Amino acid sequence: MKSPSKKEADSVRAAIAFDLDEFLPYRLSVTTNRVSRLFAKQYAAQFGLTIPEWRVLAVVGRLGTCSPTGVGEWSAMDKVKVSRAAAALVVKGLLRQTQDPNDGRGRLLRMTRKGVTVHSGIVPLARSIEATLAEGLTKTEWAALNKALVKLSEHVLAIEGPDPGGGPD
Amino acid sequence: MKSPSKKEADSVRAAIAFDLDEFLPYRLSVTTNRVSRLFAKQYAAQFGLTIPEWRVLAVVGRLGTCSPTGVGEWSAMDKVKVSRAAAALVVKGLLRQTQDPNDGRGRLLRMTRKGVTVHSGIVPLARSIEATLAEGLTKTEWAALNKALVKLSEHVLAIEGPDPGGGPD
DNA sequence: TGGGAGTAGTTGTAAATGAAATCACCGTCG
DNA sequence: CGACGGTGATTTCATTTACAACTACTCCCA
Repeated sequence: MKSPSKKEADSVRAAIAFDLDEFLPYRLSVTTNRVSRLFAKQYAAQFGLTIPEWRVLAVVGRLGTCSPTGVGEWSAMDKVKVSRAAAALVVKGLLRQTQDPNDGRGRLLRMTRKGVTVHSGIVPLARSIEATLAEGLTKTEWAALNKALVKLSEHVLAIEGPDPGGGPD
Repeated sequence: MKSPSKKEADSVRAAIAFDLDEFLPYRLSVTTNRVSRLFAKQYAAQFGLTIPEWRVLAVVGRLGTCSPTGVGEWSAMDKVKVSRAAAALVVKGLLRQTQDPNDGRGRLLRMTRKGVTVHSGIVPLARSIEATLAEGLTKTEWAALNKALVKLSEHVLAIEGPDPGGGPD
């Protein structure tokens, strides 16, 4: 994140000098994009999954059986994205979707045996990439980053009102 | 970022218990999305600008005159996004695009008077939203967050190789 | 001097996204 | 009962985005 160019630096205006580089939302965005790309590449290469798909699988793996809405709440994805990712996972044979016997509108998502296999294969991959990331920071920095992200995220939520859930991947 | 639902928690499997909630890339993504949404909403409401547009304007405002490529380097956007955002800003009358006299392929971007006005109006807005964000964290946490993001971002870059530049807005 | 390799920027196209509309169903109040 | 507001999930559609050609030009070396 250094000054990218040779002779451009000297045309800088002292004026209202706004430096994108020191602007938190920008930096957050750049970092997230890089990290997401790293994971997306690995998930796609090794398991043929997109990030939304992996997230849905992770939640269902975590909860055992749950509704698309439940997945959305746990994964901070909007229901459209959950619906599509779940459909894709069903096509891939990793998830089974059934009627909720207690509510005719509801669906229930469960992993198939194949889903369990893939899930238990991808969890170590996720952890291992995360570990690689963690190597770039000290333990203290890592912990601080996590804590700050949670606080910030909740603060924004408080300012803005509940979020629609979506977002890029 | 708490357990969202009542009776789902008890169906948790001890098994491979992977908790998305404690997974850094996920948290990074959620936080970034919330923050981006907050800014996008304000920029759109008050100035009719998208985030890529605002970024291009910020860089040109910072550098005075520069090439689309230069903007891309400073703003971490790919050239397509820069090209389109610049075109939109030209249409809106905030930027003027000319031929680079020294290179027939190159273009030069400069702000119009109107561009300067908008830029100097939007910078305080950006800073003020950032200040609102900062209220959610202590000064120390804020600084740690910034530092960790830069380190992490550069670490990923080192692992992955140079990035294509794009990303969500 | 002319041709191939490379760079700047734009455009075309296919996929991903999100908002709003839609469908199917629940629960309740009249 | 049976109509009405509300909720779960999917679908549709306009927009955004990324990837890949493409155009136009420069640079370098035979």
